[in-house]
Amino acid sequence: MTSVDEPVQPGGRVRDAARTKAEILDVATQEFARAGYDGARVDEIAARTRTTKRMIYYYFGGKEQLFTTVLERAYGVIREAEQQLDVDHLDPVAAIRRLAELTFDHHERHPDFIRLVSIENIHGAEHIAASEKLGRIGSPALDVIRRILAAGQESGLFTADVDAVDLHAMISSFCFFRVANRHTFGALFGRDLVDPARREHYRTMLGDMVIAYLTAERTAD
Amino acid sequence: MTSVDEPVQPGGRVRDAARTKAEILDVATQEFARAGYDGARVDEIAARTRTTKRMIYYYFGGKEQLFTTVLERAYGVIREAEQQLDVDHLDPVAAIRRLAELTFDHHERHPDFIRLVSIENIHGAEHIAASEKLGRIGSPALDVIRRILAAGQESGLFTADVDAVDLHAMISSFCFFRVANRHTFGALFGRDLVDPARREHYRTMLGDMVIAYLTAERTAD
DNA sequence: GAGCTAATGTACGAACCAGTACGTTAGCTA
DNA sequence: TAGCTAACGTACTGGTTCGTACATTAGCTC
Repeated sequence: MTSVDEPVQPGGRVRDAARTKAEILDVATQEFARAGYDGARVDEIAARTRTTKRMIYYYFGGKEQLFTTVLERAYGVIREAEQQLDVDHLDPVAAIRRLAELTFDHHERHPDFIRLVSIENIHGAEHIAASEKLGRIGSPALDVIRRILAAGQESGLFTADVDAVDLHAMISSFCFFRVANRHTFGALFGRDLVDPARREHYRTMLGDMVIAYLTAERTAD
Repeated sequence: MTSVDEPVQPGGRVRDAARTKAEILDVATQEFARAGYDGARVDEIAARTRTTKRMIYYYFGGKEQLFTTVLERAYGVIREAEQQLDVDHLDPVAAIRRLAELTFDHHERHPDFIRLVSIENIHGAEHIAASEKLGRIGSPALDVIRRILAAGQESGLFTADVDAVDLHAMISSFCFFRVANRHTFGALFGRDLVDPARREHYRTMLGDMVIAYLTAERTAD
């Protein structure tokens, strides 16, 4: 998550736009994820940076645009992970499982991302709408799902009537809920969904669920 | 959602604690759901009430306790809906499907509730922790699931190794995601998950998914 | 109908917070 | 090395926002 972690290099640059911007983004990501958009404090972000509030406005224009940039970067990370995915050598069942597990793992490893998405939804996705970058990008995961689905349906292995977008929603919902609603769920039902001891259980459960759905015997109608 | 909708009764009471409290709670629910905890404005809530800000502090103590009370009421509504559920006369498959559909319908009909839960999770469920009422209550849905699951597993119909809490999480995650992440999902993938035209499709999809998972043929291991 | 209290309204304060005016300097370039 | 500009810091402001001190009244009780 942290892209700035080099210690202050003694002989290094004192002024470095790229590093200052990156540092602001790192801290802003944490602060927005911690407290929500309105709960986040620009002063707090500045204080936890080696620079000042002035620089936030210098580089990003304002709180709103800063949040948008934070979102863009967070979505960029998951997009990258999805691009790494290579399932062309796997059979459809294994391929879907692999994809589901990648999503599962990414959500688990990036709770800040989940929180940012929750926050953005509270605000009606207005920052995504305002971002050219986020509007343009598709989802590598969708392309992968499309190909797997086509192969599975052609071979008659997959019987379900879903398209890639719906299947993506199904997989994401489980992964997202587990992390996003961890606190209320834990408080109300006394079970920590992100307990490492139960991690494999849920990871398997997700794959089983998706595969069962895709391959279930269906009565013709 | 709105529990105060009687027009101002000409001969009615001018001072009515119960009604004032209820009206504040109605408006507060909307305002918190609209803008999040920190985005919500106490002045705005007061302005949209027939009373003043003074009363919010008089009855609820402060913004924090107001939000807690709003949460308590929102959870109370879904608890009530779950209590209405009677599936004892149904076979396990039909019973699970009915329960899933109830959850689906409730989430769809109460987007404010979903938003409040999202917001509460951003804040680490600290208000639930602070509420005696919310800590005490269990979930009627869980009891129902437990009974259905026991019946289904005993008859050998259900093969999956899940307990009630996990199954509840599975069902909730799909219903929750569809409403909570509607905006970002729509903006990124161009599909409105809450489009009425697709409602039946997703409602069926949820049931199919859960049943397929529960009844899937499994290789002994 | 006198008196009491829960219920209500007004006006204000003090802290907070996003954003900016103004001034300074590092480090590149010619 | 002079000069220029991108990069940076300080100090402040204007508006906002939670919360409250103080004043008032409706309506019940005896």
